[in-house]
Amino acid sequence: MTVSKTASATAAVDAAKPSRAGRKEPAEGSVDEAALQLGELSELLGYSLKRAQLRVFEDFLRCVAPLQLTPAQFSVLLLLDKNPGRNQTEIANTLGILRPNFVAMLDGLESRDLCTRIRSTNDRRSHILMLTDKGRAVLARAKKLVATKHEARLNELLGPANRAALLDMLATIAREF
Amino acid sequence: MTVSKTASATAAVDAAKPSRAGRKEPAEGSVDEAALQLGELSELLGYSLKRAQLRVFEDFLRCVAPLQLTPAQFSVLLLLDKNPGRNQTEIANTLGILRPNFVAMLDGLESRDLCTRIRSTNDRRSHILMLTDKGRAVLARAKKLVATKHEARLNELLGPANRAALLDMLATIAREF
DNA sequence: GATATTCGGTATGGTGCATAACAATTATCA
DNA sequence: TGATAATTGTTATGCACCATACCGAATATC
Repeated sequence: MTVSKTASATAAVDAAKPSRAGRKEPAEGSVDEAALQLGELSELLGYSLKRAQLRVFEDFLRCVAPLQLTPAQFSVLLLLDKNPGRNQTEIANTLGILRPNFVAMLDGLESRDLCTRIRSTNDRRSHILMLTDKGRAVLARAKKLVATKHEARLNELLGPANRAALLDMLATIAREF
Repeated sequence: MTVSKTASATAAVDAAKPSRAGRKEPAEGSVDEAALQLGELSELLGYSLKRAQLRVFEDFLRCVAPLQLTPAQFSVLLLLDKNPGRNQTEIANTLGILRPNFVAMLDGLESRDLCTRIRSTNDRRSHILMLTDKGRAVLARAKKLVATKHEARLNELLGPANRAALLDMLATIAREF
């Protein structure tokens, strides 16, 4: 598997987005003006990791804006579709969401008629979660938007092979670090 | 540049940490028990990106716990060291921190005597930021901890070449996406 | 059948992030 | 010069996310 250089590995990382949008063109006389030195910050993996994550989420929100879905909501719908008949605890645990915080989230999805809570007959404590027809329809449209607008842009930026390698390494970190 | 496989690129991602810690060994009879199907979630870059970021920050906090520094605080100290004589707006902008939110953060660092605000004589509106001696000492110790414990672990997990490729791609996303 | 555990839920607090507004100071320019 | 606009640090405020403790109902354990 080969990874082509997407940028000089030691290139000075650009300034933040606010600074990026608001800074003036570097005047000829200014030496230490404009961009600051990031120094060791550009070698700190967590720094670029967080910056990249913010950008990706930002783009996700924009791409799927017509459907008004956050990344977290999208992940819930995906999980419900692939794992029908599960209860709140199982879904929340899989996504790393604490059960108390999952309640309001489900309230939101259910009030929009995207999913339903059904009292289990086996265990009347638990709520079985199901996608509604509308939920399935919205999920289908969301998947299409994500694939054609969001992920497609990432593919374009990195190239398919790099994108796969990146995903693989991130999954490795999430799993084994 | 070559990237060795750190894991099967299409391997089903493991369950979340809570589920991971709390789930029982898969009983022989249970078919649809235990791990849920992540489905398209494992192909969603933003999902692994966020998961990996949480893990990395978690490890950072643990590694640098003796010094009681968050990733954000560490990044501020690094920037102040490499860019002496800058004011709050410049530092905050570079790090993507909004000026109002930077105030409390600086209050914390200043109350611990890690940095100082100095009224600029050129522009008496602005505060020049400087590391104190203690700030420089803490930063030096933090750098050492991060390098020998935190980043070293990542190097061990991914390998130096993969780690560099990962950093490069993340910086590319943060810069150009 | 008594006790412990699990499930969904409520309440609550901490933290990060975003916007509006303000006094002091400086820049702009008629 | 003097009126107006812009900038700097700051406060206040609200929202979203995250974490913990706790509760009643239901189930599991023994």
